[in-house]
Amino acid sequence: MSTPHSLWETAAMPDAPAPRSPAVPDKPSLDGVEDRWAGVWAEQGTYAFDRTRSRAEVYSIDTPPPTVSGSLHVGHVFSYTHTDVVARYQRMRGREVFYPMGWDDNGLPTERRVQNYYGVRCDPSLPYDAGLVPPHSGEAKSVRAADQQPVSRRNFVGLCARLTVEDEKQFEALWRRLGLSVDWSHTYQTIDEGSRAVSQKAFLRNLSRDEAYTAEAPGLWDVTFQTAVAQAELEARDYPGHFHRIAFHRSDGGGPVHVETTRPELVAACVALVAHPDDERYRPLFGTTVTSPVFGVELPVLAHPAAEPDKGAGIAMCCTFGDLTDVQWWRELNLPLRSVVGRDGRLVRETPSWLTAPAAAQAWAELAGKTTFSARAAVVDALRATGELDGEPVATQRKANFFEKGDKPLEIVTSRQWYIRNGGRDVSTDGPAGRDLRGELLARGAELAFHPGFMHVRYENWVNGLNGDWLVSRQRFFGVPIPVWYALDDAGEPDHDAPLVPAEADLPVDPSTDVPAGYVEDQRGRPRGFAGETDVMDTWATSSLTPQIAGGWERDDDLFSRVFPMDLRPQGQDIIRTWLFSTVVRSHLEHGSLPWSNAALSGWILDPDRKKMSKSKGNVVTPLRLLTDHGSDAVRYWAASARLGTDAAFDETQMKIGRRLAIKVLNASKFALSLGAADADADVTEPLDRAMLAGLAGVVDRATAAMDSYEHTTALATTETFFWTFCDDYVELVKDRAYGGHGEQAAASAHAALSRALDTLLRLLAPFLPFATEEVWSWWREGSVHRAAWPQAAPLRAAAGDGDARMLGVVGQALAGVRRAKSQAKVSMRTDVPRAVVAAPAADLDLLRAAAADLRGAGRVDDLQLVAASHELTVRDVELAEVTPR
RNA sequence: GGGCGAUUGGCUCAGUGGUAGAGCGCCUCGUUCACACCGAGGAGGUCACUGGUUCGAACCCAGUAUCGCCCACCA
Repeated sequence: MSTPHSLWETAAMPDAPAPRSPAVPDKPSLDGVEDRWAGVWAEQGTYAFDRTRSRAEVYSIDTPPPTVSGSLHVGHVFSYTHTDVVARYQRMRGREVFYPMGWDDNGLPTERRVQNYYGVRCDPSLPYDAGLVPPHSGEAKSVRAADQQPVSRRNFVGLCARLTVEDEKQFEALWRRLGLSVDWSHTYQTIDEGSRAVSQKAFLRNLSRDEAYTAEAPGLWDVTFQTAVAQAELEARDYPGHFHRIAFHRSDGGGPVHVETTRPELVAACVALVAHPDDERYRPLFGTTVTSPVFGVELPVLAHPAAEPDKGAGIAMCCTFGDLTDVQWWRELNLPLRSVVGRDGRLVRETPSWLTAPAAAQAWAELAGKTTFSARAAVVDALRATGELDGEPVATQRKANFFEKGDKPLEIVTSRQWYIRNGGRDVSTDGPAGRDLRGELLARGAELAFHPGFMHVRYENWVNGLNGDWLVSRQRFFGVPIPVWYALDDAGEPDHDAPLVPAEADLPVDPSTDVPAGYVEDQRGRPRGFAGETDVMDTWATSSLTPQIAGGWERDDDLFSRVFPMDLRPQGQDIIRTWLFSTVVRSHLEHGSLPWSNAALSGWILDPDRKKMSKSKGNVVTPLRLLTDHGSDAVRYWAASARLGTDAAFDETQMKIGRRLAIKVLNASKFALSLGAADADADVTEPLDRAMLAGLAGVVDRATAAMDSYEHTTALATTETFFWTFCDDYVELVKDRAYGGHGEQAAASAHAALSRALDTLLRLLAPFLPFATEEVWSWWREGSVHRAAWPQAAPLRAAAGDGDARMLGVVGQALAGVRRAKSQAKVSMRTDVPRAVVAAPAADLDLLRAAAADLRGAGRVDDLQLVAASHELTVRDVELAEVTPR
C-alpha cells in the first residue's frame, strides 16, 4: 500500500479530530427551508426597519406596488428579486433598510374587477350606504353594465378594499416565500385613505403654487371609457384605413381641388384646406375659398408650414379635429370650432349650425348618431352619389393613437381638464414667468443615477418629446377625486377660475358628497351654491407619490425625514415615461429634489422564442409553480443572473443550476464543518490555505465593487466561480490534512482557513440564496446571516499573510492533470498513483513545491516529481496502480 | 424617420486593447468514503459583416445587415 493510501486511512480513524456541531443534519436538504425561515424571519423581525436610525444610516427603497387585481407573474419575481438582492446587500453593509410594500388598487384594472366580482358600478352621485350588500360576490367574467347595481364611491372603494385584501394576502405569501426582505409592517394601498390624502394634498399644493391648473382645450379622448387620456398613456398602433380622394369646389368656378383623406366622415367638421406656403400647385389658391363636397360649406384655402407637400395630395382638410396637426392649424390659423364627433364617439344628433344648405341638412340626417365607423361608410356613399369621390378608396395601413387600455382609436374633443405642469409646454408660456421647467426636469434626470446608465437616454427622449402639460383629470368614477368645488353664480354657472378647496386637515375629501366650507349640502347644484368636481385623478397622479405615501410625508414627519429622498427606485423600463418621470415631477415641484438617487431598471422576461413573455404564458408558468418545483433560491438565482436593463430568457435550466448551487452550499458546508471548520481560530500557516484566503480577499473586493455599482450579476458570478473552485479543488486538496494526516498544526491551519472561507462565502451568497445560506448559518453561527456584516477583504488578507492567490489555480491545474490521466485510463479517481511528473515554469514550481503534500494527498500520488519547463504546466508520466478487482 | 440596446460554441450568457471563457446540452469515465438534485475528464467558436486606428481588436472608430425596444408618423 502506498503512503497516500495510508494517509487516507488516517482520515477515517475514529480518534481523528472531526468536531461536528450537533446542529448539522446528516442529510442536508432544501425541503421546507422557505416556510421554515420565512417563519423565523417574521417571528424575529429580521427585516424590521429601525426608525431610530438617521437618514445617513438608512437605505430606503421606493418599492413598486404591484397591481393587486391581476396576478403576479414571472416578470414580477424577476424584477423584485433584483430589488431584494440590493436590499439584502445594503443591510449587510450596515445600512438600515427601509423596504416597504405597496399594493396598487387604484385604477381601471381594479375598477373592472370590482364591477364584475360584485356586480356593481361606481356612481359618485349616490350617498353612502352603510348596509350595502352587493348583488353577488365571486369571480365573473363580466357583468353587463345594465345589470350592475350603482353604488356610492365610498361603497365602491370599500368593496375594492374587501376584494383586494385577499389578493394582498396571496401576494404577500408569495413574496415571503420568494424571500423578499420586506418589512411587512410598512404597507400601503394606492386607494387607501392615507394615499388619497397624500394625493389630494400634493395636488392642492400644486394648485396653490400655480403648478396645477384647469383649462378647456381640445385633447385626446377615449370614446369607450369616455375619458380624456394623457400623452403618457398613448400607444400608436397600426390601424387599417382607406385613402379617399374627394373633390372640393373652387368658389371662383375653377376646377375641383382634390384632397386625400382617411377620415371622410369629418368632411362636415372641415374648417379649411391647408397646403405648404411654398407649394406651387396650391399657391394660387391661398386666400381664395372652396366649398366642401356633399355639405357645400364655404372654406378658406390657407398656407401653413406644417402641411407636407408629399403627403396625400399635398393639401389637407383641416377638421376640428381629426388629428393633432389639426389642433395646431386650428390654433395658429384662428379657425372656427366645428365639432361633429361627440364624447360617445358618435356624430352629434343635432344638425350642426354651419350646415345651412337644405341638402347639407338632409345629408346630415343620414349621419346623425352614427359611430364614426358607420358614418364613414355613409359619407362615402354620399360622395359617390354626388360624383365627388374620385376613384375608389385605396386601402392603407395607418398609425393611430390608442389609449393603451382601449381598443378604439382616440378622438380629439374639446373639454375642460386639469393639468399639472411638467415642462411639456413652450418655455415662454409655461407657468410662473420665465421658469424653464423642462430644463429643470432634464437636470434632475441628469442628477439621477440610472442603472444601467443608458436608460437615462429614454428619460431625456421622453422629456424632450413632451408636447403638453400632464393631463391629470379623468372622467371616471373610481379613483382619487380631484379635491375641489366650484362656486355657482346667479345663473348656476361654475366659476372654474377660483375653485373652492378643502383644508388640508380635512383630507381626504370627496367633493361629490362632502361640502366646501361656508356651504351646506342643500346648496349643491343650486345658483349661488356650489358644485363638486366630478373628475378623479389619473392613477399616476397618485402613483407618482409613492415615496411620500410610503415614507409618511405630512403624516409622520419623523419617519419621512429618515427615509426621503429615497435611495432606490426599482421599476420596469416601460414605465420610465410614466411612473419614473411623474415621480420626479412631483418631487421636484414639492420638495425641490429628486425623489431618490438611484433608479434600477429591470428588463423583460422573454419566451424561449424571444418574444416578450405573454400574459397567457405568464399564467401557465405561475410563480408559485416555479418556487415549488425549483425552490426559491433556485428561482432567485435565475433572476439574479440577469443584469439590470437586460432582457432575460425564461429558462428553467438556469433554475436547476441555481438549485444545484444551493444544494452544494448545504453539502459543502456540512463537509467543511465536519473537517473542523466549526472550531477554528488558529493562525493560518500553510501556504495553500493562505493562498486560498488571498484569492477570497480578491473575490470580496470584486463582489463589493460590483454590488456598489448595481452589477449584482458580476458579484454572483465571481463568488460562484470561486465557490466551485473552493469545493472542487481546495477542499479536496486539504481534506487529508484537515483530518490530521500532516500533523496538528497543519490541520489547525486548514480548520482556520475553512472556517474563514465558509463564513465569508455564506455572507457573499446570502443576498442571492437567502434560504440555503441561512440554513447553514444556523448550524454554527448565532443570529441571522442576513443581519451579519458583509465581508471585508482586509481581515482575510491579514490572515492570508504572504499567501499567493495564484497558488490554488496552479495546484488545481496539476491536480486536474492527474485526474485527466485517471479519467483517460478509465479508472477511479481513488486509484493510487505511484509516480507522476509535473513540468512547469519555475515560478509555478515554487508554488507547487509549497503545496506538494496537499497535492499528493488529493491525487493519491506517492512519488511526485516537479521538473522545470519553459511553457505551460503539464502533468505526464502518471503511473497508475493496479486496480484491485472487487 | 430619430434614438437606445443586442449580435461570442447547439442553448443561455460572461468577457471593454495583450494566447477565445463559463454553465447547460453532448461524448467518455467514475462513484457505498460531503454531495446521483453527484464527481472527473473531453469534444465543440475564423467573437454578424466590411473597412479603419493600433505592434496587437470580440473589445476602440466609421459604415452595413439582422433582431428587440422607445419616440415620432392619422391629409
